[in-house]
Amino acid sequence: MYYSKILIPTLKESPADAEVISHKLMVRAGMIRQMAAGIYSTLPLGLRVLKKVEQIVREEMNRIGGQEVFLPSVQPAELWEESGRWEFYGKELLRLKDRHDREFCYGPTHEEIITDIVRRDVHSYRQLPITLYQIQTKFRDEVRPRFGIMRGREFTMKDAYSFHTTEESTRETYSQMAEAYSRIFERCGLDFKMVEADSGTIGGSFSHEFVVLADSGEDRIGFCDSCDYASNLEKAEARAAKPNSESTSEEDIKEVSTPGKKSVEEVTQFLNVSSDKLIKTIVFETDQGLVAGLVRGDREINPVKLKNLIDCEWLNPAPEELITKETGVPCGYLGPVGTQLKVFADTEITHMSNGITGANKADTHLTGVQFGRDLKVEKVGDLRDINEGDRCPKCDSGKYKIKRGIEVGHIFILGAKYSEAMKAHYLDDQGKEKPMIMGCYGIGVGRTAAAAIEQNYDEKGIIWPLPLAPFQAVILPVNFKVDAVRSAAETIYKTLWEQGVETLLDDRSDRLGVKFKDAELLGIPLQIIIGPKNLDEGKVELKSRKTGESKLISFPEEISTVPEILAEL
RNA sequence: CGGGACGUGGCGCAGUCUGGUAGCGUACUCGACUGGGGGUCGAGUGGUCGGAGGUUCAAAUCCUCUCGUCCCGACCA
Repeated sequence: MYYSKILIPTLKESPADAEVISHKLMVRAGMIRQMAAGIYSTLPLGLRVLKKVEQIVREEMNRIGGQEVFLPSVQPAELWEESGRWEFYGKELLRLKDRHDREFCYGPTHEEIITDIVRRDVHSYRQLPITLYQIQTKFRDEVRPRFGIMRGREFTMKDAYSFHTTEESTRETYSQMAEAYSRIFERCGLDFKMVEADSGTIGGSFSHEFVVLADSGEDRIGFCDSCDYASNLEKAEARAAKPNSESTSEEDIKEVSTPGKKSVEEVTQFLNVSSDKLIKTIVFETDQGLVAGLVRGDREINPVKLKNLIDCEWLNPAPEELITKETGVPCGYLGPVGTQLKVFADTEITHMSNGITGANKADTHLTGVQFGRDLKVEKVGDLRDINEGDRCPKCDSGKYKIKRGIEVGHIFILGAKYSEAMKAHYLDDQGKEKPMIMGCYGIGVGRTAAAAIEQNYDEKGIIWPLPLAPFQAVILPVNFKVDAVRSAAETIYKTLWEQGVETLLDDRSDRLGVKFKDAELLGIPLQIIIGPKNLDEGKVELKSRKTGESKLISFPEEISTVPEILAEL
């Protein structure tokens, strides 16, 4: 590819509305252009990168027996009504009507479609298991798209679905997927972790995320510095609390006046106690009404854990007015003792003695609260957020580390949720009809490319890992008008392509400085600089984008070694 | 959906408070020189100032409405 013939509109300055590095650099490098909030056009250079990711994904999906399909992006409403998600998905689902006023949506995901395909055409246990996947444009009308292509509304995703007769078979494919995903992100040259994850609204019992470590990431993950336990923070288990060994005498429950003291901080200061003596009461609104969650004063409650402990459909922090209206207690003085709310407690609460909590009455708290004696709770479980340095729940020597990351892949075991709702049944070897067991597995293609940038850049621009680079090498003639330089450049260009090295030849009339700046911005791993002086001595210069190191090789003899040199970069 | 900010050539910005012929940098075009790190000089192209309405002799500037985009929060396979 000659630089003058390919559209790579680079910019010296980033657009004002780009915030994260990958967004800025992708725009500056002429890979993408924004069309609307969360909607982007992909230009030639950007597309070359996406195709690289897609190809790696395809190879690994095929390797574990996945079959590629291509499903419609516009989907009929009926299927979504069948699964119940037409109602449930809400505003994030982009709904459309055709000229006959029939309802459709632009697919945010494809469980309904794939389940429909399989129920029509797969009827026997002999045809199972089967894994189908596609690489498709999806649309989710996010409340707030941001971070460029990392969290757009329209995006490219690989989604795979597997169908099975048994849970064991599903787990088998699930673990093959996990391995395939690990290979994919390894091949992309990314530093990532596979972490346990909450399965969210998609349902299902078992799920892992693949998270590329980057400070700009939206996800936070906790992992053990000693064993291999790793989890999304919203699920990261707290180590089981041990009973307090120091024997304290149980005090009687007692009201104390705490006028105007609402927050944990205010109360602890006022009563001169440490915050771990407090029992914090946080109220949530759920489909089962208002509920209260209890954690120690020095902890934060984890809503995802609470939701799972309650086993409710949805859960939101309750607005103050609602709490006051329902309980008659002003905010800040709520407590679990004698409340009519359903109460769920963190395990640590059970080991507290002489706790302090709101008295369900204005300007008053209770002291000397004993779990067994004074508190009635629906259920006890792990409800608190973990902190950096907390002991690992799985091993005895490890401590939690917390890092940020970008979720690039997510795998789920769905169970029979969709197959039951949509009657995707098969006949087993006894001739009995049963619902299929399903798994589903996604990878954000554009997000993976963006994550690669978040992890590989410097002040000059992108530094592509070789497998994702739009070109592996760029030839920079010092002056393309000089015949010797020009013909050497063209010879090298031809030779490299013949050797399978995707090479860009910067044939523009600009000065070398300009070409360097662009080559660096685009992040092409290897620069081949051809100058008249070196050429006179039968040499050309190779320069690594990543290290900035350069060396001379003899021309034309050593040009054939470029593929090896690339492999070592 | 709550809070905040911003819309002026492709990109980055000034001008708005205090109304009076739309500007700067960069990019782009042409010419000359230059040719190992965004080079120099000269000559050019390109903007209904997001849109609609209003006030005024006169609106990028003041008023009203509207659309768009971004940030923080809530939300999120």
